Amino acid sequence: MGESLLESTNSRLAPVEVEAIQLFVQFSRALGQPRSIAEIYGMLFVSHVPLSLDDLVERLQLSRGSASQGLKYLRELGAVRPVNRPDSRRVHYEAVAELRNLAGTFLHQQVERHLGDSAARLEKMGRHSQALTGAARRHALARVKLLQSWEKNGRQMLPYLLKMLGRK
Amino acid sequence: MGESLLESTNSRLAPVEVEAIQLFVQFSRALGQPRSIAEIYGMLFVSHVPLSLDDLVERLQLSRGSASQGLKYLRELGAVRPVNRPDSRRVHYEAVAELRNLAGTFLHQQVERHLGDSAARLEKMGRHSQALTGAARRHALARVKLLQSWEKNGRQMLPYLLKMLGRK
DNA sequence: TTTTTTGTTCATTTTTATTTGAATTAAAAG
DNA sequence: CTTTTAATTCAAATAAAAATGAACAAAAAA
Repeated sequence: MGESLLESTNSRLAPVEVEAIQLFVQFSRALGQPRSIAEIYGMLFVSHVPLSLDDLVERLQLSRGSASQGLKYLRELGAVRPVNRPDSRRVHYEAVAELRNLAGTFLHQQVERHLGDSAARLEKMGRHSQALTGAARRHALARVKLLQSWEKNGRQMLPYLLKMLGRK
Repeated sequence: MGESLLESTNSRLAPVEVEAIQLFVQFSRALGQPRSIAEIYGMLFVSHVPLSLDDLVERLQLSRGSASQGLKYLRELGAVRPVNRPDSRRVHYEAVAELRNLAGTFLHQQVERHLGDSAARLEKMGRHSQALTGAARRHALARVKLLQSWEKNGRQMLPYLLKMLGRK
């Protein structure tokens, strides 16, 4: 088992770096994202110079597989940007620090992935409710209506929220 | 391995119920909450009559342990409310359907849990940055400043967001 | 009181998510 | 063309999260 980032004596990483990485790891837990991805972003965020995959592997002590997958994810999210350096064959990366794009893309991605077909499901629910009778039916129909209004509110609020996140 | 809620023939649950539960399960995944908790809330949400722990255990085919823990969580969140019925010793529950309180409490809880001490961490980061020199130092200090502005924006936005969602 | 019913806790098991690293592909250098 | 270096993929290993259920507690009924 490898040395933890938490250890107080870590010759690979400066104290600021450890703190910054920790901060992003903590934040990633709130968003339910894997630790390694947060570590990679945190490392690139504090580094004053772009880093290659191998740099990350060495400094964060993670596998090439993790580093590769993590960078792929962050690249697709737009949280990280490849930098070509004429002096090296390796692709180097730097963190994109514009909160607006980052948060917006992330939110959009999450919502699409998890809530894409909720409208269809609600419609289906409505049809099934018709099969019931009496109080159960009345209640089910009222619930579907309520959910539909929640869904509508959510969809209305989302662009507004995204805009709010975009304020510098 | 137990029968899944997804199965088309399910004599325990009506089709509307299956759909509603699925909707909440899907939603819970977006929020990173356990499936069983979403199932319980979904079940109570569609039910036109309050249900006891044992009702939930039977209809959702989950263990008493899960049901108990799930109800505890939902009770503390304020998503579910105990109903005393004079005809039964068992506590029955009904879903609280006010999105405002629910979302607000949830958000507040998550933020406190995950981001509580970020300010302290940033201060520490600032101190560590002083130990660096040259470009690394300048970059680290700029990053700390940026993070502090993110944190400030976040904290400023939170009460506003909570207010939008209806919590104090 | 003792018994029965209801509900909770928590160590263990099960399930799910993440990480690893060997095999593979890609592409530049020789 | 062959060798070397860089990067990715994916099946297997590992770690983390959630569910289970037996043991326990609390409180009403007998």
